[in-house]
Amino acid sequence: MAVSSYHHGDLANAVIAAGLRRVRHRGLDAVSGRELAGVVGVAPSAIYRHFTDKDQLRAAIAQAAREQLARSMSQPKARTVTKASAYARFRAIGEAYIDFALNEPRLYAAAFADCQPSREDSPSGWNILAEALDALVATGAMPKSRRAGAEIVAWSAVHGISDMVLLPYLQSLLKSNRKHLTTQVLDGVMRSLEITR
Amino acid sequence: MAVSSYHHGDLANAVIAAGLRRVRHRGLDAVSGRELAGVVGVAPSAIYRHFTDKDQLRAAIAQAAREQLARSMSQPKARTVTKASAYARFRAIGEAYIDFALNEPRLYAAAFADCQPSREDSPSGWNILAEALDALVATGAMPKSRRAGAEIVAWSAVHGISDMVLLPYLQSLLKSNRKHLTTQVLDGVMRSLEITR
DNA sequence: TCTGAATGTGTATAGTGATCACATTGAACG
DNA sequence: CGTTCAATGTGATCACTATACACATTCAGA
Repeated sequence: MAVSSYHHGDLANAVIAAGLRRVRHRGLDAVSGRELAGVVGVAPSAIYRHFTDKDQLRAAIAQAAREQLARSMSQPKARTVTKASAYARFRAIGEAYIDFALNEPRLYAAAFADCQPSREDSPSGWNILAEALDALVATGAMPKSRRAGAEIVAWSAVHGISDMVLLPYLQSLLKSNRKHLTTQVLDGVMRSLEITR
Repeated sequence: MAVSSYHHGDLANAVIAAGLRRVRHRGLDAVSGRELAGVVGVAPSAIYRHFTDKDQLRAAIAQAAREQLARSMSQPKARTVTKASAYARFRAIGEAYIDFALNEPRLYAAAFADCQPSREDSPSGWNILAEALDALVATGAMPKSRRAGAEIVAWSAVHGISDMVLLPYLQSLLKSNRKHLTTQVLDGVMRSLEITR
């Protein structure tokens, strides 16, 4: 930490961190550059040295949220990959995704908010899913013929149910409890991709 | 139309209509009460006679967007319901949903935006889907055992892929074209619910 | 006709994103 | 060690927004 307080030292990251905190309990739309500047202890205009736009600031916060989601999804790989372990891992990833959405609804919403992702935005969550699918094929838990585009089928279903549980209108359509919804959708994915235990 | 221009006569609906126009090519976040008031030809504060909040205004616009989506989804029922016609209708509903999302992306996004739906918000789209599923069971295109909660499985998948195609980050993950994605997801739903042609 | 409720106006306040001239700093280079 | 320059932060300012409130206008019913 520098002695002088004039130059912050790591303003961009500090702003993103403050932004994430704000997002967690007020949502992405509630972040204001001015407020974040205040929290971090800097003049409002200072933020524009690190982000050209408010949209770019939002995008940076969204990316940080996506990284948290990806961390939640990263499941420990079994040392010896069996059919059963591949199945369990795949299912656990789906559950982790939905759990994240339920436990951190505003963070989840922010992760996929409508703003341009920066170039160096790695698809880590996607890769985790892809690996799990590969393992399913390798162990014979899923027919190779279903492998192509399986990420999309799986992600769509899991993202869809997460949105339904979180967005007020869609939520109003649901009757059963969340646990039951989760298993129902995940079971559906299994049949859809012909994944067997 | 009244002779006097002081009282508008149907301000609430006029504002919603103007709002929908604005949403269509700038998105829900771009609607400002002041601007809508200007378009409709009324003082900014007049809007607060009809909507307590900006959030309630947003909710009203969202509901209107949902009604448009439901209209798009409403498919003509065949006069004699056969297994084939029930299948075709179900599939057409799914395609209509995705098509709406693609053709009116901002309207679609607004439809499910994060704002409290008003009480008298009818689940028309949901009902259309439910009827189609009933027809599938009635004609033997779908096993009765899969009927419970089938709306959720179908809606999740279709909503999920729509979001993936529209939201910038998720979009960046996709490789194949939209037509292919649509059929892939819809085929997945068919397997998932054991619907046969 | 009178009266009150509904609706629209004008003005004011506070918070927002954005820009710009200017101040302060640290680091590279002589 | 001293100079210089690019990076970074400040303060003032502009245009715009949501919202509130006192007031004006209108319409509908008694």
